[in-house]
Amino acid sequence: MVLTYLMDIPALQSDPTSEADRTVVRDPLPTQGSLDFRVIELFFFAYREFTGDADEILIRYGFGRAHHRVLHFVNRDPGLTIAELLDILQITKQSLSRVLRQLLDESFICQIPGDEDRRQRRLYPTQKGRALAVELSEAQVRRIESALAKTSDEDMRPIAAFLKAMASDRESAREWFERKDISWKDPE
Amino acid sequence: MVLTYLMDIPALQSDPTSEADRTVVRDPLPTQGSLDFRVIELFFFAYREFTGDADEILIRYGFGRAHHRVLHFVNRDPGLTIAELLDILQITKQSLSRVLRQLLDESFICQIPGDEDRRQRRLYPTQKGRALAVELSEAQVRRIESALAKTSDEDMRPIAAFLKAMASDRESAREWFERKDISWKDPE
DNA sequence: TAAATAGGTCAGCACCATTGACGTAATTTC
DNA sequence: GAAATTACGTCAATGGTGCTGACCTATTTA
Repeated sequence: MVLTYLMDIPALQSDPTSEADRTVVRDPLPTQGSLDFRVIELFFFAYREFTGDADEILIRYGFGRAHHRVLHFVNRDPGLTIAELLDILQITKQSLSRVLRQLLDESFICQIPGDEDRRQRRLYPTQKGRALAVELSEAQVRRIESALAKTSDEDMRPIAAFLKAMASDRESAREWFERKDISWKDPE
Repeated sequence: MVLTYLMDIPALQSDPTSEADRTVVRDPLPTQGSLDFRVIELFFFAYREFTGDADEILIRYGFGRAHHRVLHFVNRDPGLTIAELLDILQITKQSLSRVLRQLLDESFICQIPGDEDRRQRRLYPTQKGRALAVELSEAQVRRIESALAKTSDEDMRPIAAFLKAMASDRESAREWFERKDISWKDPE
């Protein structure tokens, strides 16, 4: 009669899922039922193609998406500090370090101590880093321009407004949009 | 005089980057120069928030994005085969296996042999799997509806057209949109 | 009966992210 | 001027997601 005290402890069962929960569901979630899946799925497939363009190029350099993101923002905002970059990317410094190390070692990026605060290691692209950033962006812009080929300036407004509304929960994103004037307020 | 034959082989240098390539670049890539970065960056920040909503929920279940994607498409198209799922997700069966194994072991999904072809293991959600899929989609739909709150039916057209054009390079995506009627052709 | 197909699995590897702990140099604060 | 804070670097361990390659079973098809 040893160990009978273990018998009724649910945590020791391998799978606590009830019979009801295991019931097979055969009907699909409809495209437009109580939930509308259209934008969810369009967004998923669209973003996959969007990143795929750059991914193909990155492979040739032995890099991944993380390298791309760092290279992108360093080129868009040369002289930014590590802290600013971490804030934009929303990752930890340990995550950044490996990726940044490679970009530094291979001379796509360089570090220059801050003038006022010499603890800072401000990040700048090299010519080589600039060239790669441009190559990557060209690929993405090609897809975007192709997708927007038949879009009027008028129709561009709701598209930008939608993306901006999706993105603007986070202060760091709002601040970036403001500082870099990401808007369609007055095209000409 | 041993090993002098190694001296002029570029591949043996630790860093073949030229001095010119190493030159520091201090000017930022402008938002709207020869390349327009606005959509690129809006898309990046928007997608990060979009996936973040689901990520928070998934952590509570010990799952990641890969689990979400499998669960999503199994719920949207119950009875699909492994091959069909791989085609939609564009991954290898080895990548799928770990993730699918967990969803099966924890009874979020179940497999039923095909009626005509008994080699197939068609995938169906359980009640439990359906509940989680709905929970995840509700979070994403909340953000989307909030972002589209002030958008007219009229303005929805260009948004959908843009996303669809971005996504439709791949046959598997086009086929999905068609079969699941992902469109805004006639709202009412 | 032999070949092709649907799927499963094992092993090993790469990439990208995490937390936690510890170190160094520069700046601020008291 | 000493102490605390800040900016950044790094080491170690872990988890999730993808890959290739190889090999396996069961079933269907030729």
